[in-house]
Amino acid sequence: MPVHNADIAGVFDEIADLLEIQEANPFRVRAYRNAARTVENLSLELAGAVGSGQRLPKLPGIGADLAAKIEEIVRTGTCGLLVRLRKELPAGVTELLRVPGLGPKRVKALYRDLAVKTLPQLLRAAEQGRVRELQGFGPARETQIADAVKRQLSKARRFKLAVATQYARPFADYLRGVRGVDRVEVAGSYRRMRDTVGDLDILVTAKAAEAVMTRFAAYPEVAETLAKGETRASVLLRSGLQVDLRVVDPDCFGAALHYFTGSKAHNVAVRRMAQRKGLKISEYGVFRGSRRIAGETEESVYAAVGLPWIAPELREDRGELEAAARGELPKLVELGDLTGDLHVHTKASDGHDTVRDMALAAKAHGFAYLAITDHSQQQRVAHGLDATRLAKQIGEIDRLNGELGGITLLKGAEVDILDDGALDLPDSILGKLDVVVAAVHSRFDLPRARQTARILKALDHPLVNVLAHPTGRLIEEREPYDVDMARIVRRARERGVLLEVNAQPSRLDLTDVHCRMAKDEGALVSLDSDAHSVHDLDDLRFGIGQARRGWLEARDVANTRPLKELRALLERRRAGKRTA
DNA sequence: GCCGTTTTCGGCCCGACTGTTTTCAGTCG
Repeated sequence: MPVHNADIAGVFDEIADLLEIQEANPFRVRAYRNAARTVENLSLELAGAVGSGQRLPKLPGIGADLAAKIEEIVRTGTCGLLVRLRKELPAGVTELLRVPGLGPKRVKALYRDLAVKTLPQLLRAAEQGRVRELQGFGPARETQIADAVKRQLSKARRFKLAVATQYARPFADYLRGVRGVDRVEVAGSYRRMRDTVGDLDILVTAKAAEAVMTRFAAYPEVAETLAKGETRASVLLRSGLQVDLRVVDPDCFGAALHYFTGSKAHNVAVRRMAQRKGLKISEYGVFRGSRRIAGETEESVYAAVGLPWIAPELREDRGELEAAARGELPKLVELGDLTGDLHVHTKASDGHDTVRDMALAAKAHGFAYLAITDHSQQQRVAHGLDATRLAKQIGEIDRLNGELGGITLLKGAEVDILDDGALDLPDSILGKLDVVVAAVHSRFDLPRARQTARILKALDHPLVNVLAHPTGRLIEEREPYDVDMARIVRRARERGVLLEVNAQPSRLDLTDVHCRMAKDEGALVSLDSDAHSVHDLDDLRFGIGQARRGWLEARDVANTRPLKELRALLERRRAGKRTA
């Protein structure tokens, strides 16, 4: 049973939860939480490093003790401290901490005085009116807890970025229309382009805060007002999405935007830097003593601690502060850098539009080329193409290329990687294509060794140019298949195969962490829409978000190059030469 | 439990909001 970084992070998080309920030293708790975030965000697979007998690299917030615990978790799957803590506290009690409004103190009281250990037990106790009797609780809290538990038991907690966008834009526009409102920015994980968003954080500058708060709560989609103060408010939309509003002075807009954008880990690290310089940073600005020295813009906040402005997508405390201090921040790839798209579908398989329509849409996007990559024959439900139909499409593309101006169509296919790693179409037809995109669409359940070997074999096939959606995850729907990404990334680099950043909102695969892994390894990526209609080309911005979160620059993304250079790259692969 | 241009001990980010507290603790972001 392989131990992933996420598993290690999970053990540390659970230890932190249990220690918290035991009211251990809060800084010790924080140490475990920090370590969990560090491990989770790491592009290096720790299990691999430990397994091969390497010494763990020095990681921030992980000293001798936690390093030893990581090795223990990799070897045994768990850790002695966790086992002991689980004996001291009832299993599952940590899930109570996930209920908004419940922290360690209240959870401890619930479990000690009411023997409440699970969410259903908590709901029952609240409905029976037993919770209000406890010290520090009351009728209002009891109702709030019951509602929160019901939500917790029924609702998914995070929204895909693309879904959150559909709520964020109209709400922000509504607020812009409120009298007296000047600036409106959606901050938080939305601004950082995280693949999922837990809630929306909206920041507003306005003359009369009071009026804004009232109009905010009156937004037609609001189901419930969770909190409402003078400058802060929270509402729950009917969709279940929570939206937080903060009204600030223009003078401290930059400080507030920085604070509200997060991530929390990034903010904490920046404040710590400020503290060392004798400064204090809050959402109201940067202060020396009681004097505000910066805060009108984000640039001024960073400048106060001696740093250049850092793009929101990088603000995860994954080394961006150190890079900024060294003047080595990446020049992140932008949507406008893309010169084309190497993965789209048409009516021939499961797309909605014709080859011609897709070509015109790509041209309208300013692209110089577009690869048509319909599914291969194994994908029956998607009307995948066999060699005969694909040959016919090749002819169609040749004709269109003679006819259309300003855009070049590349002949391609998204070929299934079969169970044994072979491809779903014969080389005789694949050899006639400009670009072969290979993908796993079946047998997601293979054990790690076989799944990895299957994909490595496909990477070794000399005609394969791109590995599509390399982990196969569907956000909030399907876990990634169990593969050794470190080996796949390395092999892709050795073979000159591009790793895809699939921009479909449900995929975003490679993830940000894997983008970083690819960059560190020197593997090139291809940032593709996987469009099934002309509208889906707009999804590329979400892929760009992941790429930027993974520190990718234009030079790390193959399809930022002029067509001529890209063609050379694709053909060099097929000539069997390794890329640098 | 980590960490070091106030260092090997003594710190560890900061402020708003809620409910129950009768002056503030707990929680959240």
